[in-house]
Amino acid sequence: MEVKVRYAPSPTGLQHIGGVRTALFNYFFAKSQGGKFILRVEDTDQERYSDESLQDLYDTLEWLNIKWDEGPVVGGPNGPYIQSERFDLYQKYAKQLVEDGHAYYCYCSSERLDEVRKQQQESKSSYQGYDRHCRNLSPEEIAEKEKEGIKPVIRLKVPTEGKTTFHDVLMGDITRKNKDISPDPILLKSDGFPTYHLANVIDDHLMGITHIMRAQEWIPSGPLHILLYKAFGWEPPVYCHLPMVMGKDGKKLSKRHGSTSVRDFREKGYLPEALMNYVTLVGWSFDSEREFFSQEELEKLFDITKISKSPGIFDYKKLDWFNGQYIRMMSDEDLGKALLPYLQKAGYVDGEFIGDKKAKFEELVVAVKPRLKVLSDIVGLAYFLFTTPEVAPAEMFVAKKMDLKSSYEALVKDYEIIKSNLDNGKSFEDAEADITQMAKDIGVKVNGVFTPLRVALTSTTVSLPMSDTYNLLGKEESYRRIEAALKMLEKEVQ
RNA sequence: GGUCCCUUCGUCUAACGGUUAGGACGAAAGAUUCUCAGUCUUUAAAUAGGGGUUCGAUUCCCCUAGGGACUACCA
Repeated sequence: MEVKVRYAPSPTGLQHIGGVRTALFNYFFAKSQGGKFILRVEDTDQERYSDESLQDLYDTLEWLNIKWDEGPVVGGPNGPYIQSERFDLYQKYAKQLVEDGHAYYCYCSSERLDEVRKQQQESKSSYQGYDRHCRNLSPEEIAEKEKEGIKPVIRLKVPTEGKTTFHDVLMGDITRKNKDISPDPILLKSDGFPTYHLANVIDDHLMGITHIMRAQEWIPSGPLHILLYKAFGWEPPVYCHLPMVMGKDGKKLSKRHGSTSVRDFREKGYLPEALMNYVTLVGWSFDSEREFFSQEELEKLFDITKISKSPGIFDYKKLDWFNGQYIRMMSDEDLGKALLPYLQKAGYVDGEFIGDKKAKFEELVVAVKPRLKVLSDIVGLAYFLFTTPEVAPAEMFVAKKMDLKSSYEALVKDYEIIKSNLDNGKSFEDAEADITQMAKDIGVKVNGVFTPLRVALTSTTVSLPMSDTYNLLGKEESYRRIEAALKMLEKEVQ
């Protein structure tokens, strides 16, 4: 039988790392089995739905290069794939459940429900949940409620005796006493939309889903879904509950841990390949050695039995490392293309680099490549080049074991050496060698004579190597900055 | 509170009864070096605790402890 899995997010927010991890596992499992990956939009929550979220879902999957075999936009034999477009279907099945005696109409107001809940909490009752008030309403009572114009919900009649078991590929059998299952959960809301429980069971069945891979937070409602399959007389699919993705404190990953939306990561300059590779490794591993995988490899190698059971903490630092590795694997040309939008956004450039500027940009890319963790790091690294920073405060020119006076004198000598080398047709690299020698001659650490130069040229204490900096800036601008620094320091020294 | 799930270095994980418990990130140290990176080398770092089963337990079973999830007309 062909494997068919689905990713079924609800468009109520930006795509989250945890959600995307679920999508990836489903996708890789389907591909590795020669099966199909279906996308289904669960937009049954009218309150929280947003168009932006739906668009973000599409953008995210496109960015990650995850294509669905059936779903919105592409269509398929079991459509529509957007639940709000399947509205009538849920009505039909919910009513059938009522007719068959597996479900019932409930007319309780949300005020009454709130009150019941409040009392249960205050009395610390061991029983939590709906009190099944409407479970055994007489036809007369129902008729009366209908006359009052109350829009009912439909609730599932959960058995109060016995127990329900479902099998999970990773966890084994999970059993729950029926009395512990959520008491008569709502299947169809009063606005006529289904809840997750109803919609997912109907759609998974109708769409021929063979394996459900979803986060472990769904485990408690597993038995409930089995009850639903039984009520419909359908065969449940295979379950595989995925370990959750947590933040550093061991709690469900959320915004207070840092970025959680894929869009955030994308904007900061994480590469889709790196994010995909790392995210796949949270809760899954191939063997004891290998951890770099391309998408194509994962599509072949992914093995559902190697998914771990315990939750994994999302390690931002390891993601950074992966991203740096992937950046270093890029060609200079591709990296340049990827970097350009960040320079544009920073207002450093408008349009493309052409002619001389293109050559300079290529130099910049090469210099910056080993230093980038995320693409947006280019902004800080190239600041000195695309803006004219103010001359730095005097203290910044002073390296360890140096003082203001000796730093000033060092810069004077630096400048003399640079000028004399360049005037004699030598390169800046030659000048660097002479500066190094000069430091030795005067018995100062090499760092002590380069720091004033660095700060003069970049106004920062951390920068690209001096030869790159000089070459990028050009002779004229470099001289101008050195002279400006000298002028300022001269005053300070007096 | 109730129910269910989980438990190997700080983190992600490997070892499907027999290993000096392996790798990676991070950390620390060193080398390279004009700063920062990068690269290379090295070091520290774990089987939650207690009982069993077994010739032998990280691995199987039980208990305890800790953590997490769920407990909505949200998914």
